[in-house]
Amino acid sequence: MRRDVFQAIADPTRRAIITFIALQAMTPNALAEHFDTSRQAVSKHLKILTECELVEQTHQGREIYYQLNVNKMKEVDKWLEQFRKIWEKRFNQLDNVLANLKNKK
Amino acid sequence: MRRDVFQAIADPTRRAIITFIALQAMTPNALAEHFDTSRQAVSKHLKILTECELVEQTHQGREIYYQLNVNKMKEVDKWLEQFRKIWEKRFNQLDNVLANLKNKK
DNA sequence: AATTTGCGCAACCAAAAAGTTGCACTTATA
DNA sequence: TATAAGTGCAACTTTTTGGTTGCGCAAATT
Repeated sequence: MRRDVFQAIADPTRRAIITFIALQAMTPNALAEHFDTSRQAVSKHLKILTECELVEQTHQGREIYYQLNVNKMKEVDKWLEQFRKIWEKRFNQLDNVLANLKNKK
Repeated sequence: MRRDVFQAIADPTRRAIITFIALQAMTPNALAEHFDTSRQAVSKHLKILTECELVEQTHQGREIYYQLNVNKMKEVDKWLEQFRKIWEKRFNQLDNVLANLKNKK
């Protein structure tokens, strides 16, 4: 069973869950109210998110609050870095083109 | 069949393909040499990447060169934006803590 | 103490995804 | 013109995934 951040954020429901709990920690039940699926389905998503460490638990009595481990999200950001370099480079090249056009005017 | 960027980058082989062709356009055969899987498997990944517009084709005789559409990658970057705000905020808070410690010294 | 509530876990099912095989089509090459 | 090389596509198989159902357990509530 592969459990990495990229696989975790591939599912749209999980992305929505992540966005929810990024704002504030929530219990599975509270989360499930926002979705069409069952509590168990949400729980399963939370398990996957927990296993890849995108999400952490805080026990409070019989309730379990899930919150985002925002640091883990940086792994995606880090992977994007290589492409960010490319599009910034392209942007600068475009910039040069525009500057040349201006000079020729 | 869901075809979005997040689903596309979920597969490690596809991420590797993306990294390869980010540097230079390549044919399916050339790409397949770098992986353990068959030429057809790579072709299938390329099809998926093409369908979600992460990758574009350039025909050259009987060869087809695939190159990265780096702009599409910005969709992931855009989604990350909401979390980037959070971790920058946390970083600033840490900054304040450090500043306070310094003042009390 | 009995019942309800919040939760995780395991078994099962259907749908989707990843890979393989075989074939057809087009462009080079001998 | 016959053959080889580079590809895509469709059919089939296996694995993975997302969802449901049914359970058990611990913490609240009555």
